[in-house]
Amino acid sequence: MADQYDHRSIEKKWQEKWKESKAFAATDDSAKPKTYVLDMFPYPSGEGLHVGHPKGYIATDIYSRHMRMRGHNVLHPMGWDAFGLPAENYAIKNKIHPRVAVEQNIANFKQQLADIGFDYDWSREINTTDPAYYKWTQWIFLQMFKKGLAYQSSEPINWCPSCMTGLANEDLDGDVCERCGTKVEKKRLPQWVLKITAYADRMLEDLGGLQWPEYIKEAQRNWIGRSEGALLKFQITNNKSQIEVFTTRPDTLFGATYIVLAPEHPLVEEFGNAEVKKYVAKAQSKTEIERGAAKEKTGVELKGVKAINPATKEEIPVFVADYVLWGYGTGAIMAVPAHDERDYEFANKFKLPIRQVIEPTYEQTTEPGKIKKGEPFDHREAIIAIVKHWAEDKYIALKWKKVAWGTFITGGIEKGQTPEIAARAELEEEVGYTDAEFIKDFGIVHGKFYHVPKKTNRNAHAHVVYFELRSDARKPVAAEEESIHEMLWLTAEELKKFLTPDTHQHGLRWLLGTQSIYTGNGTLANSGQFDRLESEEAKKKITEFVGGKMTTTYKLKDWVFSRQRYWGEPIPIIHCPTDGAVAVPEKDLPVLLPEVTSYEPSGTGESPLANIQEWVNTTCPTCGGPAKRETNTMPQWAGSSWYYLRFMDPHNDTALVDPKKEKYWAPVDVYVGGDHAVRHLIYARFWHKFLYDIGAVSTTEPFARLEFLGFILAEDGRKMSKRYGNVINPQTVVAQVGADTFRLYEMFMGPFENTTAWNPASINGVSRFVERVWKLQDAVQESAVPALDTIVAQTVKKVGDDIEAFKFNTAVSQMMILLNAVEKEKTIGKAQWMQFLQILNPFAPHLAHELAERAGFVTTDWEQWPTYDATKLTAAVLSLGVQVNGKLRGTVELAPTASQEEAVAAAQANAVVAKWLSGADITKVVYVPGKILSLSVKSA
RNA sequence: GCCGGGAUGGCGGAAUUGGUAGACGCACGGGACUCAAAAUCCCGCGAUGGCAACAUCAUGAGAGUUCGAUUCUCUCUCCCGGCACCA
Repeated sequence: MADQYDHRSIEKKWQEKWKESKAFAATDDSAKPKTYVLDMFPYPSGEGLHVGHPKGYIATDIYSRHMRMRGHNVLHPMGWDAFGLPAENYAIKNKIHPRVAVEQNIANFKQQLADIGFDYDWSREINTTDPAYYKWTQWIFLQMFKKGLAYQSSEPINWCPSCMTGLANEDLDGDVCERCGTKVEKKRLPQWVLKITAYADRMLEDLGGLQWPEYIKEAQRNWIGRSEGALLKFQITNNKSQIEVFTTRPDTLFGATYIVLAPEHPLVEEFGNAEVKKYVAKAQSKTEIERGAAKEKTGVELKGVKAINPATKEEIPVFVADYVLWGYGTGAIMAVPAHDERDYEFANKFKLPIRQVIEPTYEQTTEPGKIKKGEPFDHREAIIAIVKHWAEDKYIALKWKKVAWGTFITGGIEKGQTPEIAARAELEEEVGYTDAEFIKDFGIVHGKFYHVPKKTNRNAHAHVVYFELRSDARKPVAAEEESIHEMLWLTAEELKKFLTPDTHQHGLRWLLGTQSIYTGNGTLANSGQFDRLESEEAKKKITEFVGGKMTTTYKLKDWVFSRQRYWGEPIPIIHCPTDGAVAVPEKDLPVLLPEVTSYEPSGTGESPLANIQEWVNTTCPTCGGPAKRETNTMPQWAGSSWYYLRFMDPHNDTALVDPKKEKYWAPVDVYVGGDHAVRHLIYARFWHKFLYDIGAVSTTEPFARLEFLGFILAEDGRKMSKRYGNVINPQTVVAQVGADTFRLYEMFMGPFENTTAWNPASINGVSRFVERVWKLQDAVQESAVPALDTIVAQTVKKVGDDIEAFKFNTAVSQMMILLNAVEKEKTIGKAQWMQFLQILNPFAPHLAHELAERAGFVTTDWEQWPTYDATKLTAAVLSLGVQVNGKLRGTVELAPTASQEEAVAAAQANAVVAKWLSGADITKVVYVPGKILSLSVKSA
């Protein structure tokens, strides 16, 4: 009998062995294929790790151990992202120097990680606050400075009065500081800014080739916020200057009936009277969020100024309103109330003219009538007649007999006819009614579809006209007409479901008054020579016509990169009275963060470094005269924007990474993490692309595949937090149930990407699994057990596939299924046992190693990924479901190789199936070997 | 409002080139062992009816395609995430 499983001593034993043998060190010059597996490195906070943090680390540990077993040279490193506000705030609060606090916290984190038995290559450990590391963070900044991508600006920035520092847009949660929840203010401060917008297009384009979760890619696209449009100039009547607007809809220019400027627009100050100035002052006291939350549009006219619509040459008024944002586009818009919701709302309030210039246009995208691509269109003037019953609230509808269509009365307009006359003719011809009163012409709607009988693409320009019958007076209808469609009387509700073409649905909404203003692309009207052009084409032509230019804008803003705080990388710039901002020579890097006793923020908008005279005062590298150092520091995101490169070559003193090593290891094959990811990923991709452009790295993207993890909540369903007192320390759990049980449990909780609550009761399940596997070593026999062949092969395949796909929960489940099968057989062959331990090893390495050693397996043998016999994946006899008329009526034991005749015979021999077959003829047999036998019967 | 993802037993969740829904685990119920308890082992466990054999219903709701739908199509409801007066 095996002794009791003592996880404490066994885990300690193997962790020490791995440490001594440097089992997980990656080599840089291996002939093996490489795999780079990376965790988002942690911020070593004072709170330490809770059980949620290691979830991703367990996954990468399993993945990398498994890849190593498959013969890969695996890089799986760990490091510390230790600069930034939280570490500094923690230090201030606990009256301890940030450097000391960081050291203590790292030591704590490392011990917590060690207990779980991870395979990190600690010889490559990095720390962003280490001068040997941040030397290269500063170096990257200097390269950007030299290329003009790091520049100084004094635009107003977000200022957190509590953290006493400027923040980037990305650091905000709405209009509050994401760190402390304080509402941010706008403050004008000299800032260093990185030109991330120069990379916006490339960051967008390259997303396509990445193996990332769709929602992360989508978040990146949202954040970049690219939009294509045109810049158009409007001349001002009493002045030589012009107003430039950005619009995505230059095709609506003929409908632009006024101009709106953002309150911050320079012309506002130039022309504004007292009333305008009052409005501007009020608008500026509000944050952008408050402006957005306003229920009603506000604004004020800029009296005495008119603009000229360059298309219509009309003079139009100019307004100031805070629904136009200074930070986007040109801070000025042309307002087209007929085709924009916001402009429409504003125009209604201020009684401004609304001019329709786009007519709705629909394309049929489904059969019948789906447009044939590439074929030309014929154009036809047409009518859609809505005809109301003489007494009831019902309308004439036509149900088409040859195609599955439902429509109103519809037809063409002959030469010389008005829409009304054409509609009356169709009414009489198609359904015979003669006593109709014309009520209204709603307008034109365009429908593009494939005309099936005429075999051509057609664009029908249909007037939607409305009639009410006065009586049921009716002429006979030709038989030919009756064969085409059937007439129905339907209510508006019924029509909503009945009408097939979008154009007819649009007409119905006009009738009911539920059609709001049309904001889609369409066909131009009231636009001079551009009438009947479609939006896409008109955009270019109208822009050209008025001398504007097509352009692209982004929501993404350049990255505000200065922080007025102590605990960050000093920005390596020297300000010289004669030479301006000068780069610190590369040989002088790193610019060390000075040791100080007081590092609290000054709050004046100046960094605490500004007070250290002996550090600030220096000489200009260019002219040698007296000069001052830049005193702002970099944001927390700086160090984490390139750390994955440093792991490839962590001790290099002459380059950020040796090109040979970079070429071997790049890119990161699997990157695993959660939280904060949109920003980190945008910044890292930006820096990476820059480094690619200057030849420092060889790939255009840093992370080929990204796996995002779901968090672990506390038992109470809330986030784990000191505040709620619901934090569970992994060390406590490991001490109780062992590292392997802990690892298996976190992987078995559910899909990796799901957020799930911690459930101690569920740990029992995996704990039992570990105990039962341990006991199995007594059941091992020399010869293989044939009854286990199939399940062993299936398990080896599935566990391997599942690890690759990050489906760890089903991998664990499959191993449990194998265990159940072995216990049922009461024994397992030695070779089969080895395979079991091989696939278990990445999940429960301590247990697997101990059992392998006790079984006498040789390391070089068992520490590789097992192969399986593909011919054994399918059992010789399977249970096959038998359906009769689509319902399962029984199962039969059958070889998957059996013929249809054999299958039907077996089914007929089954008593329950036979009952359902008796007295009936089999009319159809569908047999999918190994899957299903489906019989259709009809009673005789 | 727009975009992305989702909804399956008491619970976490399985099952997708459409093929026996509920794997695996937890919890729960019954039994064995024990003086007793824990641990362990065995049996049961979607709902309804039935002693049972079995039947009917069931994967958010409703339609459709199909021999067959958790899986595909359409409409709708709700939940999570991102963006949001972005012109």
